[in-house]
Amino acid sequence: MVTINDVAKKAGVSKSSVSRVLNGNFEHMSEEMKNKILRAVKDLNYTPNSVAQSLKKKSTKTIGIILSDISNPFWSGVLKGVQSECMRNGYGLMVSSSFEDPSVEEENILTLRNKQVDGLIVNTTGRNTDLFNELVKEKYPFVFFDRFSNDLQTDTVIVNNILGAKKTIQYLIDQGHDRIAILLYPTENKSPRIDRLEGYKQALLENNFPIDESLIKICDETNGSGIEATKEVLKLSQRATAIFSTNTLLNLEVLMGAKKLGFKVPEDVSVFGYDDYPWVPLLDPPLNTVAQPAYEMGKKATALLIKKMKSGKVQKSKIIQLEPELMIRSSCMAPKKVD
Amino acid sequence: MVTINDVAKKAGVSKSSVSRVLNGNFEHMSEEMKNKILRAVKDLNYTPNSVAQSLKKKSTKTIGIILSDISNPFWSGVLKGVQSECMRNGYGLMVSSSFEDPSVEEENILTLRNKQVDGLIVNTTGRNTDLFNELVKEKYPFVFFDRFSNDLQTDTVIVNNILGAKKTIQYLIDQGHDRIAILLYPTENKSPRIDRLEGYKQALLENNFPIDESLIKICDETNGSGIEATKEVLKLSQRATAIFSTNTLLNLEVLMGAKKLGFKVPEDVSVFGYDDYPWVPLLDPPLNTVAQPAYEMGKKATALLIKKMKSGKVQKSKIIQLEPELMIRSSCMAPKKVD
DNA sequence: CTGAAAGCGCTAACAG
DNA sequence: CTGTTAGCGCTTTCAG
Repeated sequence: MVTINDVAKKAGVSKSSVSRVLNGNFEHMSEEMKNKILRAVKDLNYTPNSVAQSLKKKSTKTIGIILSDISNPFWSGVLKGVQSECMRNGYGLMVSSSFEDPSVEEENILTLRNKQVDGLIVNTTGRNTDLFNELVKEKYPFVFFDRFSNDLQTDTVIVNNILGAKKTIQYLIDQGHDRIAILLYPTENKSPRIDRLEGYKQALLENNFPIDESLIKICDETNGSGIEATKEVLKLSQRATAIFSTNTLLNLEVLMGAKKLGFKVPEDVSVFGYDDYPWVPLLDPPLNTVAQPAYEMGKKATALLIKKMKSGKVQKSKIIQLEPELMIRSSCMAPKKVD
Repeated sequence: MVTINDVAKKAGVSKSSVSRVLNGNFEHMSEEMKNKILRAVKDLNYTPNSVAQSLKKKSTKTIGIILSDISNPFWSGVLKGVQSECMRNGYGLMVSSSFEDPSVEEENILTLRNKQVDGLIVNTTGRNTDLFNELVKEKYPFVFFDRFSNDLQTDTVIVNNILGAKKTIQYLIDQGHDRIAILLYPTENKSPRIDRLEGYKQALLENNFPIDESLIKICDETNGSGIEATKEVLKLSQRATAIFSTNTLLNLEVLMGAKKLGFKVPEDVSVFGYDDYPWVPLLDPPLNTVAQPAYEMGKKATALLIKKMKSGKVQKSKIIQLEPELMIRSSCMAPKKVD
């Protein structure tokens, strides 16, 4: 490995001078010296060791991101946003995944902080409030995204989940549905799940519809739970005429469940899903979903974090809320007169 | 920030001793001292600064991965494999994306090497042979994956693309097809594309079928190009009765193209796609695809790299080839007697 | 304008 | 068994 000393020796100058030109502090340096150094740098193909720089400067120029589950394709889009914003600002990116396990999340945070990453973007499990509080106390910069913490007021970028749910339920009601089921994974401390349920309820209430617990299905996070739940709401004596699925995987299972029962979508039951992808229009039937601006969320979260890191001082925490969008295709229609 | 000095002071010992217990070299240390130190560590909530460790040890315990396009959901599965293998071995992970641009790839490599990551996993654009050769010269550990380089013999983990295509075409031929089109993105230097085309040709040849260039469609990487190509092969005087799509996005566009022309799949035209996902069975129609073991590929590549980094010395380069699997659903059937 | 020297936080000989 | 010392590669006063 070639070091700054090698360059200094080759150019016949001190390493301070080399450091100077590398850092752009050569306003008052003789042209000759500058050129000597630049040539040596090029000849030796030298490039400064960032680890040493980091130790000295107390900044690694890298940020960390902690995902709840890296294998969820939803992150592909947001990672692109994060990545491009990082590159634009000269930051590196470390990624890790908690797999929804709070203790793994804790481990991730500790490791990342040890590695001295300058800041964190986290899609939290919602269970490490104490740790996060400690981070704010020691002024370690981080932002939440996709999920926010009710227990902890801090910078966050999310999409408005209450609104997403509310708009879809309203859409369904406007179509004439009054038995609308909702499927979700256990809410636990996860704000999107809580909020989507909340939006569902708000829409119902505002239309003076009763809230029927038998239409609210919490599915455990195992394969097939959504299929079962679908069958259940479809077998009710007053069965659901529309199903609102709040998760990509659940979307698929609702479709499967309906099919297994011999229900046609949308003729026999309407379904409205969550999250949009290029393949959604090609499903059978083309599915209505609420689309989230994934790329933008990644980009905004990164920008917010970088801004926070730069400004040093603690500012009033900022919550950026993005808008979801209803993608209307052909998986919903007015209910047929109930049998 | 609390440093090893603080701990030493608090425990009333030298920092070497602190370092020793932290690194597990306390076999010959008095119990008392050890406990004193451990207590101080705990009291101060001390955790060693990995940047300083890295500088000293010349190892960052992190690896870098360079993806061709991070927004491709195919990586979700492989990243999970990479991630879990990293965690299991105490490695951190830096990810970046070249967006298929060789000069960005170069930049990524340089940045990552500067940051002293211990090794690289790269899904190469195939255009930086000189740089990679330099890396092997300086014994910088890296492995290719998903795509291999013909110009450069080195450790690689791929799935057998020739086989994937060959099996697909054979399947189609066995069904009675003899006008089989293939759609691909520009092969350039990218081995999977080259190999899938190769497999296509081999299967045809082995069955004594002619290779008809008008059935081989190179689509540029813009939205809709697959739709056009589909229309073209379907409008030929001797039209295709089956279409083999070699890419996730292309799969979708083939389906769209066929639909636009009023062709039913599989009644009017069979289609066989590439890459499998949970949503593929729910497409209209449920699509046959060749599935790649994404998770396993990520895991194997990481394991191979770690092994390589550990063993220090250069070993004979190893190519791990995984097997693709044909997922048979209902997008293919025997061709109707041609009109 | 340039160089010498100190030091970031840690590890690892080397003494004792 | 434990402490002293010398760096890892770089930046940044501080002199000159």
